[in-house]
Amino acid sequence: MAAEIDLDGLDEVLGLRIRRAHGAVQRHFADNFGGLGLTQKQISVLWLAGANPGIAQTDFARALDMDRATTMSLVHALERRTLLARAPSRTDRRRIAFRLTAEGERVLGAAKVAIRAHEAWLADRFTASELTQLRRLLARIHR
Amino acid sequence: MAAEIDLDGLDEVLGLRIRRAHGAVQRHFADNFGGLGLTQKQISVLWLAGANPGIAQTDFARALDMDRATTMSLVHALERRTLLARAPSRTDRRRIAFRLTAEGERVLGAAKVAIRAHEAWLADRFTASELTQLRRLLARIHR
DNA sequence: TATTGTTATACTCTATAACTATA
DNA sequence: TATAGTTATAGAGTATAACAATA
Repeated sequence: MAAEIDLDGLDEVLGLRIRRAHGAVQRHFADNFGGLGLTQKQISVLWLAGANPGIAQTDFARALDMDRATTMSLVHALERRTLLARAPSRTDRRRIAFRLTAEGERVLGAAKVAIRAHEAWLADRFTASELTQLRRLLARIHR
Repeated sequence: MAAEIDLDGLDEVLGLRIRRAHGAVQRHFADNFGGLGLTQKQISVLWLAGANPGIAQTDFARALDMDRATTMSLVHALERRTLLARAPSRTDRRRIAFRLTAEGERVLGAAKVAIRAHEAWLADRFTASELTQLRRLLARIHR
């Protein structure tokens, strides 16, 4: 009994298209790589810590477009699992320098494999030039 | 002290681009049209109810790509505010037919104005053909 | 005065599992 | 057996407000 629903132009609303694409991406990652026990957001934090030893919370926040309080909860969860460790900054005593633990390094390696597979699933539906175009257009949408 | 953060290719990850675009859109809507007291998702439900009197929860779920439980909480919130009303379906006693209340009609009208302004903010950074292209590409990302 | 980290709190969205009623 | 609605529950993400320590 799939009644024919009139979308009444709702499918033209770009905000909704973005929301649905986002949902689909989230769902696919959770369904296929949930076993890692890490979300894409958490992986992003580990990724940045791996490439930038000594990085501070405000750097995570800026790079990933997050509130400081949001950053805290993410960082906290990763510290609780001993993937991320902290030490006071030498140059600015307000800051805290984060780095990956040995286990964090290992887990990040596995996570990058998952991200690669997930991105392949996503990219498969586009040509190379469509992919470039999509990245370019999405990059224009920011706060 | 904006340390130069090495993104290490993280900005190439399409999933992250989509997430950040989604976040920016959410934020802009909340900041500029939060006064309505409605989220874009809630507006989508009202929108569909307005165009499809007698619509059922499963129709909302299918059209907006939601779980049934998720749909419930959305519908419930809108019923509590008497924007949406229910009546048993005549043809299938499992289903419930939803329709907008008079207040729901009025609120949806105001919400559509907000959505239009919000979409203009979003669309302003693209040419007409880029917009078409972006919609087309995003539509390919689904569950 | 501004920045960094922190805590408390709250809301939206999402989903799973188990249940009832109806088809 | 399958579908529609429901409830309980949980987790991720987001954000505001207020505060202490440091710059």
